[in-house]
Amino acid sequence: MKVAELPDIALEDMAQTLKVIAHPVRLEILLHLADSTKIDVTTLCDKLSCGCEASMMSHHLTKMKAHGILTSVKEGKQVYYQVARKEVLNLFQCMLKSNA
Amino acid sequence: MKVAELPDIALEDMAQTLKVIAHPVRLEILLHLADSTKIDVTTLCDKLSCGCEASMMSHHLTKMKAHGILTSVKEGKQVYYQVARKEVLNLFQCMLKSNA
DNA sequence: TGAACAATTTAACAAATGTTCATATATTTG
DNA sequence: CAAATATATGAACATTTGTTAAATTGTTCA
Repeated sequence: MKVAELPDIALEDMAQTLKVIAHPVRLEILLHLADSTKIDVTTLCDKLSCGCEASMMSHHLTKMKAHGILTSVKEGKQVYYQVARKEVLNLFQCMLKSNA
Repeated sequence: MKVAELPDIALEDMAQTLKVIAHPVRLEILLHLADSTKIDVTTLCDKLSCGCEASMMSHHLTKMKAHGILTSVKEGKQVYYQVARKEVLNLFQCMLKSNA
């Protein structure tokens, strides 16, 4: 499929989405959320290798939620996050050099 | 393919690349370069709908070149740019909602 | 109930990065 | 060599990042 034949792409929107995702911690968050249905802030801090404080983690999660990439559900004391726009997970495959 | 089973991904590098691409003008540049083999700065300014001055266009191209996404060849007065890392063009397909 | 604790969010700020407009540096051609 | 064209660079301005501290929301249990 030629790129020029793609349906009209809203470049502004796409750039905005990519911008939000283009951060190593946020990519790692997405990788974790890809395979687990939902996960809370503290657990994420523990599991990720980035050594992120809860406050920073919350920042990242809030940002992605604000752009519709994640959703959250509050259950008791914790807030669980999950991926709302599954298509962004394709990024991990398609950025591989082997897919050139 | 489960995301967790992907080969080790250098998240820093991936974030860096995405960051460079995450700009509406740079996305439009890539779209144009996707189907034309090479193109020079001035022609790009004319063809793109972003109304970009040559000076800014040069900035964007330089940045993408600095990150290995583009390469350039000088021929006479013009500098022609083309896509070096073809895999980034996959972004346009995989960001479509229909691929969720 | 309400004091103590736990999970998450918000606020405030300095440092680093990105964006853009104006200007400068080639390069070609008459 | 000078004028015209093509591209690159500089510097002000705006945004993003990460830190620390404080606020909010919910739970537990004496």
